[in-house]
Amino acid sequence: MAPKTLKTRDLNPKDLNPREMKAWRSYIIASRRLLDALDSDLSCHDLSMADYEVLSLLNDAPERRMRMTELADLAMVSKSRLSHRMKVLEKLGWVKRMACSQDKRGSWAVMTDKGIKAVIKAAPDHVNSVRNRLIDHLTVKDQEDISKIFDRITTKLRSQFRAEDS
Amino acid sequence: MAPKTLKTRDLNPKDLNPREMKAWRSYIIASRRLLDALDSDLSCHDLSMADYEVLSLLNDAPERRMRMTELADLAMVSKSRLSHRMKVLEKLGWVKRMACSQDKRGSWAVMTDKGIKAVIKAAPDHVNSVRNRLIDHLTVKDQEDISKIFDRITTKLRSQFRAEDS
DNA sequence: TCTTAATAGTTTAACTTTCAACTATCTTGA
DNA sequence: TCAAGATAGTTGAAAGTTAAACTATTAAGA
Repeated sequence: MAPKTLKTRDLNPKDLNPREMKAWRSYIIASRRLLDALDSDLSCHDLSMADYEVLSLLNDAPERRMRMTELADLAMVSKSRLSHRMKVLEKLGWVKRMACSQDKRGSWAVMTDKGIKAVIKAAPDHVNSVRNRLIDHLTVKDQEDISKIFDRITTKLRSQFRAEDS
Repeated sequence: MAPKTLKTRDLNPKDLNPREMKAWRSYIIASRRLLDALDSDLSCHDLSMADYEVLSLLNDAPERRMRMTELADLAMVSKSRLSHRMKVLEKLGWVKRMACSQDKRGSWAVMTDKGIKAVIKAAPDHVNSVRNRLIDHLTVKDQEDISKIFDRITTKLRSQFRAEDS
């Protein structure tokens, strides 16, 4: 006997079972909230998580500079997006771009002193934010589990990406 | 003796220890990739995760309709954003808006037959996507751990939100 | 060497999201 | 009953993001 209304969850024969569904929902809901909270915690420094990541990578790079493509890859944003953000960060005086003599197509993204100050100012607050919003609510065991699980997911996603890409 | 260069990770006295840092990095990197993959898997149905969530919530609601504010809350998007998306989804013919007789300020977001077809078409692919990208790489124990951990995070975030809000 | 393909990065336009302002209606309490 | 404030939802402008086209340069192979 067919059910009166067909719900989204009834549509698929290979549906998630309740335990799987619960894991997925718990993960996605918490993650949405968490990322929102982290972004909002950074907003008082006029930074988004993505911009913070860019500046932080740059700050930790040798000579505090990095080629655009490498920076985009590490920050996991498109080259186009990085280019747009750099324009904004440059206008704020936090980074500058310098010609690359080895490869005349390329350019270096370079941190300015003002940019260094901005990261130094934001970093402790951001770390505290990660603590307060996430880390402090995890046991040591939780932390180890999360590392293991999500490293595995990253590995799988990377190999799927390679497979699809070729 | 001061270090020669001050890295981002050196700036904070209450820094994350290596295990905490590892958990955070593993989580955030995997999540970025995962959400990208899930979104890209949906793109062949002309849907983003956010739009899918809206349509799916609507599809599962009584009479396949919901008040805008409730829908925005459940989908975890701003009312403004929902309003803009509804305009797009309405143009696609997937939803329509109807006046609310009980409260003349309000309006119902209502699924159309075309919208129902669109979700029914997208749902199995999305579920498979969640499987292939995440669930199938988790043991039963992992799933249970994730549910527990992220439910806890959501609870904490909610109570922090309430505390900050008031 | 030449010519073709690949790479580095930017730009434009279309689209999406955010933020604040706004209209309209409802609720509350004097 | 009526003024003041709260709530529902939309709007317009600014800011952010994406996708594709584009320039300039380098690399690779006949």
